Amino acid sequence: MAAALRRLSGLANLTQAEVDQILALGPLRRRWRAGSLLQTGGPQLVINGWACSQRVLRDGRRQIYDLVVAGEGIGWRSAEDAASRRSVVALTMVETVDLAGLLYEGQSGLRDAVLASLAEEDVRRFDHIVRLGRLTAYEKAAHFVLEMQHRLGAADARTFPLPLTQEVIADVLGLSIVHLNRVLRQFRTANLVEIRGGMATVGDARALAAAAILPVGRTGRDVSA
Amino acid sequence: MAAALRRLSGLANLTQAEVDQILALGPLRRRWRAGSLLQTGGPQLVINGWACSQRVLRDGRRQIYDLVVAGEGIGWRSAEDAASRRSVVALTMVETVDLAGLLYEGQSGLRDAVLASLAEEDVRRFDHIVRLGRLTAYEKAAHFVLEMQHRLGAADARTFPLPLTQEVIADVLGLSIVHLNRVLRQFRTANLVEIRGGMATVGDARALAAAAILPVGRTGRDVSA
DNA sequence: CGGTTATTTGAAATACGTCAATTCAAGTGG
DNA sequence: CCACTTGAATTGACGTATTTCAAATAACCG
Repeated sequence: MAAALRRLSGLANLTQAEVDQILALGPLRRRWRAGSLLQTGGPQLVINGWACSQRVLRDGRRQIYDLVVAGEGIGWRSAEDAASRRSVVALTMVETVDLAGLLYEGQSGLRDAVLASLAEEDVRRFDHIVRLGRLTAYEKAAHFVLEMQHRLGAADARTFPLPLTQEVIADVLGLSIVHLNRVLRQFRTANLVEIRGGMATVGDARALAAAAILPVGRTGRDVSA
Repeated sequence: MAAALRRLSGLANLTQAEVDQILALGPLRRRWRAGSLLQTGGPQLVINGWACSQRVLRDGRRQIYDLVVAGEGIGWRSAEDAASRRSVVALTMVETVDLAGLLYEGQSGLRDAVLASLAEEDVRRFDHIVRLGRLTAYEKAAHFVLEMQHRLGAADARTFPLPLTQEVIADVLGLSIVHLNRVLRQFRTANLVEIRGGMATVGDARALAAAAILPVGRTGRDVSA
């Protein structure tokens, strides 16, 4: 729950009352096992765990559209989900709470925060496209690590949680597991970053950012590529 | 103008009055030369020509996010444009009309049609992601041709306009020009489709669809990959 | 501990990119 | 109508990134 609150606070200013409101939702949570399909009959807030939105092709190839972390919403755009054949799958145990009531409520910092996270998601998708289309495997992996670090509010932290299998990361980046594994070994050898035991530990942050090519922590002010 | 009207009519039902309204916009058009950056100080409707939204990296690599054809809108989401470092560039001579007034007007079939095209764009972006991440060059090219055919309302036509250089198509698909050229030669040899002189001519439509892997003409009803 | 799943490594195949040159198509000016 | 230019399409030869296949650890979990 702490992670969810941190993510939400980074997206909009929440009053103490709103924080209490979220905490009060605790008893209503729904739990999903790792691997299960998150059937959202309406807008939900993830308060715990990791998930991903994805599409699977008939022959088994999978492309992950985006990850979902605590403090982010799912099920807010069911029409688009259906049209894009997008489904949301739990990667770890996941807890959500139903925010259907919030959708039409007059004023709500909580809703604003979730909507802000959805807007961030839209923007991130463009980075994702460039990453898939024009970056090398090495650049893709570096950019991904920085994107997650930034997203988790760990921009300055040397270490942050990243409880993802290499298979998941490979399916985000459009790479084979084996090749991703080799790239990560390069990172380890060069002391850029090490991912182990569900944790990422950044070594040479500057070199990592250089490898990522695309800027990650955007302020909306910078113009360069 | 005819192309724009056809595209719009495919997106929403337009009354005769609304068609007249669009035609009346004729005198207000702005013209852009091929290659120029479309500086949209507000929502515009493309009524003629082809453009693309793209991002260029410092080292010159380019990824095209999407094409823009007559009857589609640009400049409707300037915040997202800026955040994603997205710019719109004319690929041919382009004509647009300003629709700023329409944005806040009470009821307008024209605005509904443009908003529908923006929603289609959002959905298409997910196909784009899967295409970039998980399809082979051969599959990418086949899917792209079918997507354009569908989008131009030429689903049943053996031939339709596609005035794009191979460089542009390569930058859509995240391929090198040379490799795309070889794939297109394969298509020509196998009689799947031929692109020449700004026109695409489909030979074996069934084989082309099979090569594309991803379904294109979506009804919202089918579930399969 | 035992069984399962994830990671790691090697060797080989292949898809795709780069470099460089040639051909082709479409003006443009004489 | 014909050089001449320019940009696009095409092709060959070659290099490299990435995938595939297969097997060997290593980490996790009940």
